[in-house]
Amino acid sequence: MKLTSQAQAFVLHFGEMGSRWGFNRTVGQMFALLTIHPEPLNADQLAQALKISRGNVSMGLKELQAWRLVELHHLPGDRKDYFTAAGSIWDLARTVFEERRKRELDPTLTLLRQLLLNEPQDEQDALAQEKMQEVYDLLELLDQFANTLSRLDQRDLLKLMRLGSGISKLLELKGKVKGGASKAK
Amino acid sequence: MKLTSQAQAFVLHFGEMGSRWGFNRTVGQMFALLTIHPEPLNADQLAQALKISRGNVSMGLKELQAWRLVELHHLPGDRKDYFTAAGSIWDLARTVFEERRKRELDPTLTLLRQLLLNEPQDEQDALAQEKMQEVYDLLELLDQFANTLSRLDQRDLLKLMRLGSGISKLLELKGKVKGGASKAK
DNA sequence: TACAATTTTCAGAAATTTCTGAAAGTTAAG
DNA sequence: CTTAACTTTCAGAAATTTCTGAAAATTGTA
Repeated sequence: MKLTSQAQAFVLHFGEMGSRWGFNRTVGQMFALLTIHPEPLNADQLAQALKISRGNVSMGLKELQAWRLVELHHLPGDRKDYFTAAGSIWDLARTVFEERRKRELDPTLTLLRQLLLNEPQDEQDALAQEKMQEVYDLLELLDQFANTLSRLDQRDLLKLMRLGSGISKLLELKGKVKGGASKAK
Repeated sequence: MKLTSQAQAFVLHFGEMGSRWGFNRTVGQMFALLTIHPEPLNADQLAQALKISRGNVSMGLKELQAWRLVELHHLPGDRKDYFTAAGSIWDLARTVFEERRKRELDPTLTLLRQLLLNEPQDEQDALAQEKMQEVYDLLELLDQFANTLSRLDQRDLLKLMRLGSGISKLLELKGKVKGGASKAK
């Protein structure tokens, strides 16, 4: 397990970016390495390639499993656990997207729902609640939209993402053509 | 500056979530407080309300300004700097979205562009580069899409986000009606 | 069951991030 | 220019997160 300088740079960068993407440096590195490495890797190989402790690898793999980003494999005649990235790049991106939606939106939605149940006690409270309601409505919409996007199949997702400013035109079209798709069929 | 228990809970939660959203606890708290508080607040008021040091407030405000999330105001006859959240909830969300796109995607795109310029030295390198190209293509597309979304005006954005599974139908419609919007006009 | 291979756990160490508060810097007003 | 009001800076302290490595737990095999 020697990394080419290419792979090295890729892996180190994903380590740096890790924290911005929701995991820590070594988890980011492990994910990157499993993503570009065509063969399954076991914990010792990961530890050796990334120069981190065996225990750290174990914790990192646990985390990557919680994110559903890795897959466990077994090689015949070998008792070690081997891991690969779970699916294609698109699959991985989708999974990261879904997990982040869960972690970044759901807790806040839950809290806001609770807070909005309370009767405001005074003027200041009422104003604050108005804002909270706005925040809630927006995050709720965003959450649903994110959900919709992650359910789209890859063809539609590609189509949508490639529309560019054509989106406006399509939305306009929707308004004009009454009945939407049924008419077009 | 006394916070109602509602506001308190909201502010503390945004503090906790802060790290997931790209800033630290106190920056998250400051942002939350400025968002629900109708009046501009000065640094001393923030420090007092959040029970943090004056220096920390100064650093936090600097960060919020870097994110373009706060606006500076001056009250007549008062030399202190007063801050409010920069715009409506939608404005704020859009800004956070844009800033995060910049911070989470751009550095990686830059690195991948560089790495992909190198000629692969061997088989392993070539395979790794294929993967990197896939990652690049996906992130590039995502980046452009995020850009498109943040340029949409609020009406279109709302329309789009409310489509739900209707998105597929609309995309299908696009395929059927040749010429897109121009036809519908 | 016994054992060796492997993985997981977790207390403490190390690294990193955040925070404080005093000092330095800036700015407006007289 | 001087002063007072205010803001920023930043070295070190505190808090938090991450990492290590040895011990405990688990698992497959004979």
